[in-house]
Amino acid sequence: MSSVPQIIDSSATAAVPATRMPSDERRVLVLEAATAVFGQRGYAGTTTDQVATAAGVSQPYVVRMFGTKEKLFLAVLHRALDTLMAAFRRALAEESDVPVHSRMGMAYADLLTDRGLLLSLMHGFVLGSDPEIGKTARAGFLEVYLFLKADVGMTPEEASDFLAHGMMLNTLVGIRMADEYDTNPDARELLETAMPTKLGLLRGLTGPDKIQ
Amino acid sequence: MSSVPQIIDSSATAAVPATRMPSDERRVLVLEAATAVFGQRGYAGTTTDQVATAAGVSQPYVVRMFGTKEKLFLAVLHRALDTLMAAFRRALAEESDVPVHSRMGMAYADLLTDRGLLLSLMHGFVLGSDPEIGKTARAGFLEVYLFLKADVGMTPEEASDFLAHGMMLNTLVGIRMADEYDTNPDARELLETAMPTKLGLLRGLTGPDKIQ
DNA sequence: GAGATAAGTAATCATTCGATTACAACATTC
DNA sequence: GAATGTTGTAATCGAATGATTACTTATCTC
Repeated sequence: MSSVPQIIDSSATAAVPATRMPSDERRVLVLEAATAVFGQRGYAGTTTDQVATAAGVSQPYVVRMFGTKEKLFLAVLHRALDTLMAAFRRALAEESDVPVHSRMGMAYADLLTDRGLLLSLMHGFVLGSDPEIGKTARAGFLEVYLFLKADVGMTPEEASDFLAHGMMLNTLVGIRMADEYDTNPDARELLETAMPTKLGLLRGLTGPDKIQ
Repeated sequence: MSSVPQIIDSSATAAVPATRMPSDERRVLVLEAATAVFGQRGYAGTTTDQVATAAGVSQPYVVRMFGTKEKLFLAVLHRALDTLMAAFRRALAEESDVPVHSRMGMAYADLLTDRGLLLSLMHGFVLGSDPEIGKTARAGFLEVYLFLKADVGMTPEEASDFLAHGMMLNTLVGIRMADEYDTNPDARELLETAMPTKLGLLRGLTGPDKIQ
């Protein structure tokens, strides 16, 4: 009957983890989940618990895996930039009758299928005042610009215009203009003008994921 | 000697407010301060206390004046859109030898002097998933698109391209590319390509306000 | 100049959130 | 099959933050 001095807490039950997995694999899943959530809610608007839930793990695990929320966001940005550059390099190497500029544009639009990737980048771009995020964002943006000039062979004007249309696409996605496609003829015209080829891709992405 | 039941607290001293002012005027000051802070840190990344400090008033006053932080941000977005449309209408009405497209572009770039205005808009644009913010952002974006077509006389392609370059400018500002102008030749080339005329404006804005 | 109204603050509260700590259980190696 | 490292969780904590409450004081009106 004497109270056994249990070390700290006896009621620890530790719910069964979903499935065990090498940390490298889990890391990828968490990064993908984080990309989707950060893309939708932005850096400050996202909680580590939302990321954890989306990834199917516990909140402390997410934090321990990346150290801090900021480091997690930086990892998301780096993954996004790596994915982007890989897609561009693939499109450049590919043999095709399609002009290389168009191939680049299509490769960019195809990144829409990686949920939140372009929007996470965009959130990073508009947070340039943050020392760490800004550094990564500027370096990534310039890397793409240089690639377009040096590897693709664009002039500065062509590269700048290409990037401008990329920012436009990001904005149209972020603002969810496709939500108005069916009901607003102006939205429809704008979408069909700004992204004539890949509209189907964008429209397929809207609807089911209106999380908030 | 009997303890006088003071209502709740006797030590209220109420520091002297900076200066008294009609609430309409104060409202404008708070909106301008909020625009600057939201532009730099985004919606979720901004605290009502940061806005209050920037405006020189107390945090509760900011909240009571606008009801909630979200309503404050929506007011910032509406003010930004009103300012933008007014600038466009002025540029359109103005007599000049400069082609109307260029005048619109210059009017847009001139908005850089209203600190945080374009970036607050941009933060709103990428938060389209939020029900209230998204609604306002889409309506504002489409209002501009329609103005460019109906009043300025642009084709859908011209209007879309114009908006694309606007998004590019917003991004270059948000990412603080001008911070690298002096040290990175590629950043310099990109800035001079993307915004040849109004570069001075942008550069004048960097440096002193690296708040964080 | 008294009363009413408008403009403002200090104090404080309930939540939320990132981070830390203390464990638990599976897998690997010897 | 014990020791050990790896993968994971529950509980909890302190700081931050939006909002509320209770006052205070300047200004306007009659």
